[in-house]
Order: sequence, then structure tokens, then C-alpha cells
Amino acid sequence: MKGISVDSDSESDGRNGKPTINDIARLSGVSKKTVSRVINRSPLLNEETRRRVDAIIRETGYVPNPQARALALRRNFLIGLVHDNPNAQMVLGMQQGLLSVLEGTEYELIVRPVNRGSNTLVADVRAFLERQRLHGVVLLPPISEDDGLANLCVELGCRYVRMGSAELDDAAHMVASNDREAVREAVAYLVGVGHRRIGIITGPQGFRSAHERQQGFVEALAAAGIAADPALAVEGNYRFESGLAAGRQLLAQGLPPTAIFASNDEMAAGALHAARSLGLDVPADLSIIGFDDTAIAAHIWPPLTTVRWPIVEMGKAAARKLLAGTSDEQPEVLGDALFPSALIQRASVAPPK
Amino acid sequence: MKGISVDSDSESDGRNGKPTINDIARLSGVSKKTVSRVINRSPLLNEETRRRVDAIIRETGYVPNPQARALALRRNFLIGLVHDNPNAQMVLGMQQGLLSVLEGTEYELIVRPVNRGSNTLVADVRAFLERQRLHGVVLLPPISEDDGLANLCVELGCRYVRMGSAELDDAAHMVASNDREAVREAVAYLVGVGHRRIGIITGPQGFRSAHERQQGFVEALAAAGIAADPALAVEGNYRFESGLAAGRQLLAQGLPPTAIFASNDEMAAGALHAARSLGLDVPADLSIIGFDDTAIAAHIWPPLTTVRWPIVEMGKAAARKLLAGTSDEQPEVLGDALFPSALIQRASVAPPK
DNA sequence: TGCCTAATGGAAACCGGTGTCATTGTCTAT
DNA sequence: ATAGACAATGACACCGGTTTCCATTAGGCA
Repeated sequence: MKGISVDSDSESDGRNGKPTINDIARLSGVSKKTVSRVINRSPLLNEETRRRVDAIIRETGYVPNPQARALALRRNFLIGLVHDNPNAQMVLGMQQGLLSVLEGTEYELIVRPVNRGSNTLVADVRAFLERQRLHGVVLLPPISEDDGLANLCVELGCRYVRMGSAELDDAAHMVASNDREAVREAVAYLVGVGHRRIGIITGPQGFRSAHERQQGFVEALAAAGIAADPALAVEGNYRFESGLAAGRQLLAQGLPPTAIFASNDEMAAGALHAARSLGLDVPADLSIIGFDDTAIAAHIWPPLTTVRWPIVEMGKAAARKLLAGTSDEQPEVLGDALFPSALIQRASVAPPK
Repeated sequence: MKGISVDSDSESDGRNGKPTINDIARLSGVSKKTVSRVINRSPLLNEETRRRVDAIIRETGYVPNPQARALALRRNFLIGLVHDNPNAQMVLGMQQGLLSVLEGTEYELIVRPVNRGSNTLVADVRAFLERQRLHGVVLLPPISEDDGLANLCVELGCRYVRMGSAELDDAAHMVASNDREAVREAVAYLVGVGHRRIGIITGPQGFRSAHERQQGFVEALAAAGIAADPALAVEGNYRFESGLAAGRQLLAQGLPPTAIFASNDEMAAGALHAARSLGLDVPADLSIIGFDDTAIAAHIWPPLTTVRWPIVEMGKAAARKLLAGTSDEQPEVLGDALFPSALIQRASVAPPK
């Protein structure tokens, strides 16, 4: 009757594509701006108008075009996972946690690997963030320990969460675990079972998680009155092969350890291989404790006693922090920044012979 | 001097933000459209103009805004990974392959888990694709076997690649492996070593990969003149626990198999656990062959003889297919659609006692 | 009843690109 | 010399939202 619409718009969309904000405006007899207000839950809006427009939106199945919103708002509805992580299980667990929270929201997950070795790291991430205009990013260790990246996020106005085993200097932007304490507990358990010569396979220099775990180890020995033996500490790089090599090195000594703490499960599996290839039985001849409680810990034989790192839960927490205040719920939870690691006893520890 | 620019634009950007196409146009004295032509490598463009604009672009560090391009082109520079996959290693390996090709391009990876059980699967994916306007998607098994999703991609004009162990009915949209043949080889190897009672832990009903692998198993037995024993085939779901249960079931029989083929490594690890918990030695008392050659295969003890599924390479191929024709290179490679799986001999197979 | 202020809705500009079509300039054929 | 073909470029609308600014309406108060 108005004269604009040509002919067929009996149901919802005139031609072929999805309805746009203009269609909704026309169908409900209001302006684009009003529809926009409905979409963005503007408070200054007549309640009845809102209901009417909402009805049309539901009826037509209208969904705002994310690209157009991104352009106008200069902000994308994307959460980035930025990582250079040697631990596949960790990346995957984090994704799982993030996605479980993002599911059902308008946010999507975008995965971005980087090279921490590269001296263009910050520049690379900057280019990525500037181009994609992310809503927020999750920084996985070890790059989460890079203050330059955090500052970059602040500068660009991009929300961020740093994952780590570090001190909680900034609970709003940090999801962390108490690795040190958990390792103390694990090593105390070994001591309690009777071990005195305990070796450690550390993570690589420069990783805070590596440092924290090693500190827990050192503190536990000190608490038990056991002198630290430098020959019983070997550095690994969180990969299986490094655990294998470190295990061989530790066990080849004149007075080998009766137990080994490996700073992650993958290296623990490597140490187990080393023991096996030397004809040693685990746990009879050698006890092993890992860290992370990734899938491999339960899947190898014997099932590995390890420290559970609640990565999936931490991923959920990270996602909640990034989404805080965006939706109806999500009341700016600053809590749950520290997640407790805990010892999982399985079958790779026994008293020394 | 012209009168428009207010004061300071000595270097590149007048105010604070990154330069836009308008800045480039102004600085190089051409129209937006011409800059756009330079960006998109339009052939009808004077070579000298191109060089001049290119120089300005390089000088200012201009990068086109992806959101604006996405809006105008109705197409995002994103590659989606859509999956509901029980196998973490597979998802991760695929990501690794995809990202290694995407790195350095303007494309980003967006990860999207779905529920294949849900009867809104196609609708969910449709909503996702329509909203995000992806450049292309990779469908991982088992949902890659859903023709509805492939048709959806065609309908929406979204490039797609289906991963699978299926027949190559459409080489342009398929990256596959010859699972059946590889399993035949693996089982023939067991037979060659002397095994006659060979069990199989299959994948779940309805997975084509499960079917293919089982067929290879059946064919190999037939070729060796061994009658198939229904009691020696147990269905699993590709997860560790199902392998454990299936292994127990197989080994609890009056006349247990001397060798087991598991349709993936995780279930093979489960079967290995089952054997161990019964006091059996692998490979002395029981030989086991897995499938996938994921990290766990090399990390468990004994190192698992398995069929290598070149998932990372397949991921690269998928990415290349999706990017074909977009850049300078990528000359529409339709080849490398079939990737050979191959037997990796490690230490979990020995002659029967 | 008339006036002032607050609440609401609309027109137009804008975000930063791309598409269509027109215009300009150059070269060749008649 | 002039028309036609073609190459190179620009003007302008458009993608689908949001924001700014202004006009209109409604309600409160004298």
C-alpha cells in the first residue's frame, strides 16, 4: 500500500538473500535506527515498539550481519587463541574450554599460532589484532608471559587473558594455577613413600611454568631435608624426545634416582620409555610422576600418577572473563582466577626397593 | 595546499588510526577505485600507476580492512574447520596442516565444533556459514560423510573440502586416504608373521572410515584363506575406554586372538591396557596394530605398530584446495586428493607363541 | 489551554572497501 | 580528418550495519 515494495514479499524476504535491517524496519514500520536499538537492547525505547520489532525479527529469522557490524563498530565478534605451544593437549583442552562457553553466543573462535622465537612476535600479533579487530584474545604460555603482548592488547583496546602458572598480579586478565604448590605435594608424596634420590626433568629455561614447577620440587626436597643434587636435574623442552633423552641421562648415572618427576606428561612418557629400554620396571624399579594429566597419562602403561592441570576449566574461565559484561548474564566475574592443580594417584609410583 | 587536510600529515596517517584506502588514494593522487585495483591485482591497470601506488602502500604500511572487504564482497577471508570429532589428535593434526598453509596468507582459521547427534546439524552449520560468509570450510569425518552438508556448501557458494577415507567421487572437494588398502597390508603383515586368530576392534557403525577399515580387514583375511569369526570383531567408538572394553571382551574368550587390529591408535592403547591388566605381555602374548600413527602410538610402550594416516599432509592439501586460484600461485591443483596410508612397523607385533 | 522539557523516531553521514558505468585519452581503420 | 575501438581511470552507488543530529511527539506543569 505504501508504494515502495514491488510485488512479492508475502512471507519474509523479498528476493533471495537473508533479510537485512532494512527489511525488518520496513516490515515493522519503524526506522533502521529503531531496529538497531532493539538489537542492541537500548534502554531508551518504547516497550511496545520493542516487542513488535522483536516479533518481526523472530518471525523472519533475521540475524544482523556480523561483517557490517564489525565494520561499523570497528570490533569483531571473534575471540582469538594465540599460542606457540609445544603441548598439543594443552592447546586442545583450552580450545575445548573456550568453545564450550562461546557456544550459543555470537562469538567465534579464531586460532592463531605464532613463533615465539621470531623477533617479530609482537609485530606479528599487532598486525593480527589490528586487522581482525578481535573482541579479545587468550594468550597461552609461554607467550602469555610476554609483557609486551599484554601491553599491546591494552594499547589496542583488545580484551585479553593470560594463562599461566604465575602470580596473580592482575586477576582480571589472568587465569592461573598453583603449580608450585602442586609439585610440592607430588614430591612430598614420593618422599612419603620412601624415595630420597629423586630426579627432575625440568621444562625449558625461560618458561615460568618450568620455573614454578622446579621451585616446587626444590622446596619439597628442602622441606624433607634432602640435599639437592645438581646431577639429578636435567632440562627438557616439554616434548617426548627430550623426556626420553633426559631419562636416559638420569638413569645412566652411577647412582641413579629411584624416582623421577617430569615437568609434563609427555616427558614423563619419554622417561618411562627410557626406563623400559633399560629393562627397568615401572614402578618397581623406578617411580615416575608427570604433570598436566593429559590424555596420554591415563593411556600409557602403567597409568601415570600425575598432577592434574585443569586446562579445560581454565579455558572456560578465560572465555567467561572475555565475555564478562557483554551479555545479560556474565556479571563481571573476577573470581575464579586461580585454579588448583591436584595430584592424581595412579600406578606409576611405588616404594623404592 | 589543497585545503582539505588540516595540518599534520607529514608521514602517513593524519590522525591516529591506520591508513585507509582514502589516504592511499589521496597520497598517490588517484581514486579509491584505482587503489582497489592495485590491491586486487586488476589486469587493466597501467604498470606505472601500479608501481606508484604500490610504493605508497608499502611506505605507509597500509593493509586493507578485512571487515570492509568482507562486507563489500559478501565473503570473509576465513577458513572454517567444522568438526565433531572424537579424535583429538586428528583435529589437532588437521589444524596444524591447515595453518601451515594459511600462514602468510590473508586467511585465518576459525574452528567450529558441532554436534553430529543433533538433528539441527545442517541448520546449525547453515546459520554459521550464512553469518560468517566463510571463504571455505573443511569438513572432518564423520560429518564429512554427510551429503547434506556438502549440498549446503554448494547452495551457499562456499568452498569446501571433505576429509575422508571414502571413494574419490569428487576430487575437487575431497581429500582422502586409502584406508582399506592400508589395513589389508597391515593384516597381511600379521598373517605373514604367523597369526591366524586375529581380532578387530572396529570404529562405530555409520562411520565410513570404520567401514573401510573393517572391509580391509575382512578382505585380508579372505585373501589369506582365513574364515572370519564374528566373535573376533567388537565395535568400539574410537575412544580409549571403548578399546579397553573391547580388548577385555576379546581376550576373555575361550580361544582368544593372538593379534588384534584396532581401528585407531587410541583404541589400540586401550587394548594394550586390557592385555596388561590381564598379565599378558605385548607383543610376546599378543600382537597389536593400530591406525593413525598419532603421537600416542610412539609414546606408549611398546611403541605401537600402526598405519600412518598422513593427517597433517592432508590438512595442507585441503588448505591448498580451498585457496586454489586465489593467489598468484596455487594453480588449481586438483591432484593430491588421495593420500596413501602406510604401515609403520614398530614393536607391538611378534609371531604368536 | 499553552508552553517547556523529555522521550522517541527519522534522515543522512559514516565505517572502508567493491561494483557499475561513464569519461577521458590514444591508436587504428576508413 | 573523423569515427570507432580500446585502455586507463574516476564518479557514484552500494554492502548492512551504527552514530550524529535534528524533528516530532507526548507528557508535565503553570
